[in-house]
Amino acid sequence: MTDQTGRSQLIGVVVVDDHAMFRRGVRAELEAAGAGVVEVLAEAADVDEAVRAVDQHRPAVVLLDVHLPGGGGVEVMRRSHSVDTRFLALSVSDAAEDVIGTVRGGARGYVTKTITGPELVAAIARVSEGDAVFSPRLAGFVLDAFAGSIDVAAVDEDLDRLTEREREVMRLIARGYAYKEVAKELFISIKTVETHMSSVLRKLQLSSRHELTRWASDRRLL
Amino acid sequence: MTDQTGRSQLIGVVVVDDHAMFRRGVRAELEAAGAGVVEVLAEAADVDEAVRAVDQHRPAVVLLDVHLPGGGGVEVMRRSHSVDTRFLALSVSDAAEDVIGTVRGGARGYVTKTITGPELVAAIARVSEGDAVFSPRLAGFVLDAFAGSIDVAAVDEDLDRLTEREREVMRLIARGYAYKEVAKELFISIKTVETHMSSVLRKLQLSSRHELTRWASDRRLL
DNA sequence: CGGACCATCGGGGACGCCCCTGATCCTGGC
DNA sequence: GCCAGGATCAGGGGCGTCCCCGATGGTCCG
Repeated sequence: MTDQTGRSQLIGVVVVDDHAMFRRGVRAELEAAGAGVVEVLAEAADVDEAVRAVDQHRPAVVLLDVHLPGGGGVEVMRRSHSVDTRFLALSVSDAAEDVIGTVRGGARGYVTKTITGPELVAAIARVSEGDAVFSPRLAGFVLDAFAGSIDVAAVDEDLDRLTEREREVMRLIARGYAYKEVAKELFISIKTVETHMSSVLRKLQLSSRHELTRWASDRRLL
Repeated sequence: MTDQTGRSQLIGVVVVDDHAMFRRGVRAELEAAGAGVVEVLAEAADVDEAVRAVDQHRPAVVLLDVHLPGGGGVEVMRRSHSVDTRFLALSVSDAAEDVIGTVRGGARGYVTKTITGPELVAAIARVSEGDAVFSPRLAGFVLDAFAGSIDVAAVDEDLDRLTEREREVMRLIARGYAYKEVAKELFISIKTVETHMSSVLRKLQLSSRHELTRWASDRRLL
């Protein structure tokens, strides 16, 4: 992953940002603090340029601006084909939606532009080895989005109104079982399944098995 | 969040680990390196003890062993009621499943037992302020689990076989729209919707709209 | 120009989903 | 003992889903 020919192979980097001044600054910092470690292969100022640069140079790491003309940094990750390239977001924004959106898009790290040169070099090195690099504050957003989205209390309140049998039927229906299959699985008749489903939908105030699927999926009951 | 009465309020900590020797070591380190910053309120050796200790002392931070008799650290988080308590996993294990499981369970951080005293004090301080604390290597697991579950290449391969119109119909059906509603939305007849759906199911090798819903949901296309 | 592919639509059929009424049996509580 | 609620089942109806058959017109390409 790190090298094949020897020990101290340079880490190829592509810098993507729509401000030429900022790209110049990053390049200068990397050449000063990262001499012998990283090598800037190319720069890009928008999505199209970035995709071309990445596909051509196949860098180990892409420093990626989040707010980029032509679709944002996410669009670059979506359209690039280089499989052994890692993306490190480098943004002024520390907004939760930017961080989460970028991570969902496939970024392996997210640092703000307040970072120093040596810190950036260290971050690049870690990302190129497959680690993720986040400031603790930003990682918090990601973890909230990851673990947070369940309201246990609300689930229980609704769920408690269902009887045991109704919950069994509900679970199978939400998984995509047909009434016939549920009946066979639970050793009861289709008509009984229909009765239970009718109760489930009424109690949960839903109107179809499709809504039930989404309801259960939102609550991670599958 | 940090204090009400003054500036330098101590951060209350409960230490949960089934090895007395280790708890003693942590306590000693915290009293040495964390003097004036953290205060160990209680210790616990299993899940039941831990839940009682947390509910009684309502600490700002719980140092939580992952492999704990009686259900593991996750069980402690599940059964505790103290809402302003943050959990910091402290484990020998750096296995991905442990890290991810613990984060899913609600932990705000995860450090290994190779950590030094001062580092641990710093981690506790950050967690108590709401930040997440992860070593870069461990954060990588979490981010993989978060963003990774999508195989972009595979999606494109399947998705590219669909025509533009088929994708539109597919998206609406996967969201739970009835054929009739899709028809109205796209200004076409129900019969045309049926035709497109037939193609979608055939091309994606699915057999019902329910499977399609799960297929799309697995790929976050909703 | 003919063939491939796409989008559009129709008829008809088998079966699934959802609701209605109505029924039996059992269990637990007042 | 009666009443409530839960689990079981039946018949029948309206509509949704998914398939079969077929058709027309458009575009693009060799």
